[in-house]
Amino acid sequence: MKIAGKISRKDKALTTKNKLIDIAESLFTKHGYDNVSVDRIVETAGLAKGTFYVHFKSKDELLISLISEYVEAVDLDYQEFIESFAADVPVSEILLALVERISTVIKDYVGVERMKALYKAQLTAIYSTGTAASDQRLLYSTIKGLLARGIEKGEFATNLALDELANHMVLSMRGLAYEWCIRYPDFDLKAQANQHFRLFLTGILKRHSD
Amino acid sequence: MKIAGKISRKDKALTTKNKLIDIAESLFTKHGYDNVSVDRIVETAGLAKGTFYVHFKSKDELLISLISEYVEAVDLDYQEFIESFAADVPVSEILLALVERISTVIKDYVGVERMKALYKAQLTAIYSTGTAASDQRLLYSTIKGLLARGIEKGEFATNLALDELANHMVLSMRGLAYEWCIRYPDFDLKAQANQHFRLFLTGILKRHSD
DNA sequence: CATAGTCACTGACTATAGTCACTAACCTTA
DNA sequence: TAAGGTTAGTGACTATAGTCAGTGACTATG
Repeated sequence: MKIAGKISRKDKALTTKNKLIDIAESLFTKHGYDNVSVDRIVETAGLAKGTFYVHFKSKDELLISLISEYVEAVDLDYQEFIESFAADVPVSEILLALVERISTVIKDYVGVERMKALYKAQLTAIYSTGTAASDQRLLYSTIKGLLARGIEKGEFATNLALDELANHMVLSMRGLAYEWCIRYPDFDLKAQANQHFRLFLTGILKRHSD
Repeated sequence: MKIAGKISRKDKALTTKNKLIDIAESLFTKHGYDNVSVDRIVETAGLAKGTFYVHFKSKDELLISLISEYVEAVDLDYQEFIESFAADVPVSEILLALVERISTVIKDYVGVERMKALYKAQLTAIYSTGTAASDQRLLYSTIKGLLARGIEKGEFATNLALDELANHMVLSMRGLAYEWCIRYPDFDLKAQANQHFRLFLTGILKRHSD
């Protein structure tokens, strides 16, 4: 039973976990993920190494949770961003603007280092709902909503389910970001993403009306 | 100077390197990349650990060179595959068939384990022409040729340069493969790749002639 | 052919992620 | 409130990638 004025075991654990998260985040930001060892994190926190593994399954898992947290906040921003457009703006234009915004966030706010670390971590992690799904879920439904609007307005036509279509978009964005990571700095994410999604919109098959 | 009947230092080095490659390959195949340590490779080869690093910059580099070798062979097969189609087969159909073949190769011949390891290695490697570029070069020009044929035949229309267009295709394929890796086994690479490239062909914008 | 230099090879060493048996403080319940 | 259980926290340990100063056999050159 929790007693007022006395910190419970659970609260203490949470405090410890948050301490680790805060310290890790600042160290990662200052020195880069690969240059910060778990030893260093726990040393800075004044804790034993084992404590780290009480709270996180791995160093990668910590990173994923750090970034996921951030991504969640950013995804909310995307939602707002979309809603800020006037109703008469073509949905395809909004989609391209969204893609540009995502590119900017990845490029300028997350950065290569963290993106690389994230992708590596995702590849290492055992697939669970917490991995690929959760850090994209909000963006995913945002895009789904946008596509629905495009179809509703008679702007888009597709024989795929909205789920599937949104999936392809998210997958493409990730593919672009991955490419950016491995070709950095010789790959202009914003420009390439724009081109890529334009392709998605128009296709390359010659149109009968052309 | 090389003396007949006597192995030169260079030849000996090459023999050692090939020995390491052969042993590593068989161990990787038998136990998986992550379950084979460099220690084990050199122990099996009867060499010192340092020797490994004389010949390879890292364990990842060895894997990349192993897979690149394989990919080069497979890319030749893709080229032949494309040439095997009759001239009157629509290029879009050939493209989809190629995508299916690539999916099958990745899925059944390379396998998740190796793909994951490859992508991780690519993310770790410092970007050089040898990394992302070389292991896709043949496929890249194959696709480029295919697209050129499509345009020539009046089947495709695009305002992008062929280079760029081919790049987007390869990038998409990689994005799909990446997604497959992190969602394995809940992601049907072949089906998703087909859907994805159909999108590329047709786009989602409503056509005027519809 | 002697001498200096090169280079494949060595293995002990470092750095680092992750494990696990253990401790002690807290919590539940009889 | 005493006893037994639970769990945050510990730190020495393992496993493994990668390093580096050193060695000696081969090789080029005078």
